[in-house]
Amino acid sequence: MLNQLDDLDAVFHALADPTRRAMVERMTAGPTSVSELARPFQMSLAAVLQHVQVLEASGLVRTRKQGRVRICRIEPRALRRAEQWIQERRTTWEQRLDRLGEVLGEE
Amino acid sequence: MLNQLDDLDAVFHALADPTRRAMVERMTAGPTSVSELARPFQMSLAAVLQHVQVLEASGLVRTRKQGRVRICRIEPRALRRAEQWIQERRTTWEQRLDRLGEVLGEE
DNA sequence: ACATCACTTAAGCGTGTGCTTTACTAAAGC
DNA sequence: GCTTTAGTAAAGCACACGCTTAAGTGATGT
Repeated sequence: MLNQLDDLDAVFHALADPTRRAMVERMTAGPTSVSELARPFQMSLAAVLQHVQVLEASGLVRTRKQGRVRICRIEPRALRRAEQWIQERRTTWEQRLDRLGEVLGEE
Repeated sequence: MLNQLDDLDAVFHALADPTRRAMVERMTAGPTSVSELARPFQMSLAAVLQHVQVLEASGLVRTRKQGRVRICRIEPRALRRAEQWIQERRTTWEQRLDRLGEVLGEE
């Protein structure tokens, strides 16, 4: 099991690239082969594979080989961890603002 | 006003660094000066400032100068946009799995 | 058997990132 | 007025990133 905190580096880094986000988006429609992922882009298949490897290393995506095709699918738990990190910080901040508003309202 | 879609690049990139996430975390406790943000780290103040600039360029943080002190605070809307992008992809995938489960259950 | 398809690996290349040090500016304190 | 404080700007440096091309490998189709 990977370290959940350090892993956020890799997850957010993977999501910081528009090509990789588009790939994740494509995978939400269902498991996808590498060449299917490559279809919308101009870049070489080798480059696409490198993006897939970044996604897989981050835990956002899992792949398995079926014959000569590699099937890629989303791993929602990694998405959830990133989502939760953001959500916790945002809500902490917003609750702080609410308390501040109450204090100011009392005066 | 910045482009909200392209901006996700900058937001996720900003969050991909553990130093910057720690800074965001510190700011959830309230507005924070640059030198206060720097306190937990070994690195130079110049390096800390560069991190603050990355956060500000992403829209995650807003700063203003009060005298010789720069006060940094979280901008929750940028956090929310990143959170929503992840959430939408995750739930789309999970709903797809649910529908798949129903189809399999019918057989 | 042979060709084709779907990756895969390795090397290389230009650019970006995360620091550093040095030198500077301007507000605050005495 | 002089010093300290808090930040800022600029240059440089090692390494990581996002690509490319070229040369494989192994499964599939005929």
